[in-house]
Amino acid sequence: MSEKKRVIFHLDMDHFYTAVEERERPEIKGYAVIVGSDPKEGKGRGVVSTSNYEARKSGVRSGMPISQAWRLCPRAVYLPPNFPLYIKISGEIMQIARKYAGKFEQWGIDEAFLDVSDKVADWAGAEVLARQIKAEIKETEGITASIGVGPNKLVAKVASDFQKPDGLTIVKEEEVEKFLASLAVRKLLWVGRKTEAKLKELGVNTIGDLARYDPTALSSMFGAAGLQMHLMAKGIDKSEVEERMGVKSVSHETTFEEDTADSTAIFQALDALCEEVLKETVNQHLLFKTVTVKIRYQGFETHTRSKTLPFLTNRLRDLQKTANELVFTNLQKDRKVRLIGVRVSSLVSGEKQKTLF
DNA sequence: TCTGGGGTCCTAGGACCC
DNA sequence: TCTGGGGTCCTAGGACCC
Repeated sequence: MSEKKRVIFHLDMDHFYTAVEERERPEIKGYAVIVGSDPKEGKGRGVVSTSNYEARKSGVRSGMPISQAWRLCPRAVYLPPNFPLYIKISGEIMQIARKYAGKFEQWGIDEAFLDVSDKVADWAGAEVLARQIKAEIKETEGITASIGVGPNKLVAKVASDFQKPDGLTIVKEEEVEKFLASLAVRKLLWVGRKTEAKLKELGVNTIGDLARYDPTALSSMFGAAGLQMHLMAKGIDKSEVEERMGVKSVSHETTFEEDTADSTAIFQALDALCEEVLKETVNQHLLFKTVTVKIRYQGFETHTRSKTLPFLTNRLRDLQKTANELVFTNLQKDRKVRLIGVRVSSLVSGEKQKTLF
C-alpha cells in the first residue's frame, strides 16, 4: 500500500503587527512603520517586533535592538505593540483559514499550518484553494498573507517565506530537492544562529551541502537533532499538522529601565509579576505546581531557579512566597539586575478541582 | 549590534524507587 | 562494604520559534 500523498499549506501573514497598525491608521500608510519598544531618541532598551517593508529598505529587521533601528531609520513611525488588537484580528484570520483545512495548527500569532490533503485533488486544485484563502483574508481583514504549499510542513514553511509579501509558492514533491538545495541552511526550521555558525565551520552553508553531509557526523555533533536536520535538508518531514491543546506554562518578565541593585525595586517588580501570572492562570482555570524565577544580570548573564511544590495551587501567596524565596536565596547582592521574571508550569486544568479551596 | 516578552522542546545529571 | 538496571521526577541551561 502506498502512502497517502499530503498537501500542506503554511499561511504567514505579511509584517502582521505593522499591517494591522496601517489598517487602523490610514494616515501612516506609505511611511516606514516600526512596532517595538520605545526608542527613546536612540537610548531605548528592547527590540523591534515588526517593521513594514518601507522600514526594511533602511535595513531594519525583527529582533534588532530598537536603538539600532533608530540610527538606521530615525524618521520612521514608532509604535508600541497593541497585543489585544493583534490577538483579536489573528483570531478572526485563523477562523477563516481553519474552515478550509482538514487539520489545522496555529503557529504563533500570525502563522498556521493547514492539511488540505482531503480538500484538493491535485496541485492545481491546491493553487485555487490557496488563492481563495488569501482573497478572503484580504477582503475581510484588509491585510495580505503569503502561502507556501508543499508535500509536508517543512517544505510549506520554507515556501511561504520564498516570495513575500502577498506571495504564493507551490513546491511539488519532485521539485523539493532542487528548491531547497541552493537555499541557506538558516532557512530550515530549527536552524537558528548557533546551529548555522556550527554548520558553517563544517563548510556547510546551503541546504544542499547539509543534505550531502555524513549523517553520522551530524548525529555525533548535534545528537538526535543532527539526524532530524539531515532529513529536513533532504525535504523529508513526516510530522503531522495537529491542533495544540492547552498551554504548558504561563510567565511574565520585565526588563528594568536601568540595571538596578535596589532590592526593594526588584522584589516589588517580582510581586507585581506574580500577580499578573496568577491572574492569567486563574482566568484559564489552571493550577500550578512548579514556580521558576529568572534573573538576568547586567551583561546579560541569565539564571533560572525553580521549585516544585508538593501540591497543586492557584493561590497568590503560594506563588509570591515561593518566588520571593527563590530570588532571595539566589540573588547575587553585589550585582546589578537587568531583568526579573516569573513562570508557573506543571499545569493542570482546575475545572474539576474547585472544591480544593 | 547590545540584545523584549511570550512560549516550546531537548539534554544531562542527580535523587529516589523498585 | 560495594553495586544492576529500569523508570520517573526534578532542576538548570540552552536553542529555537514568533
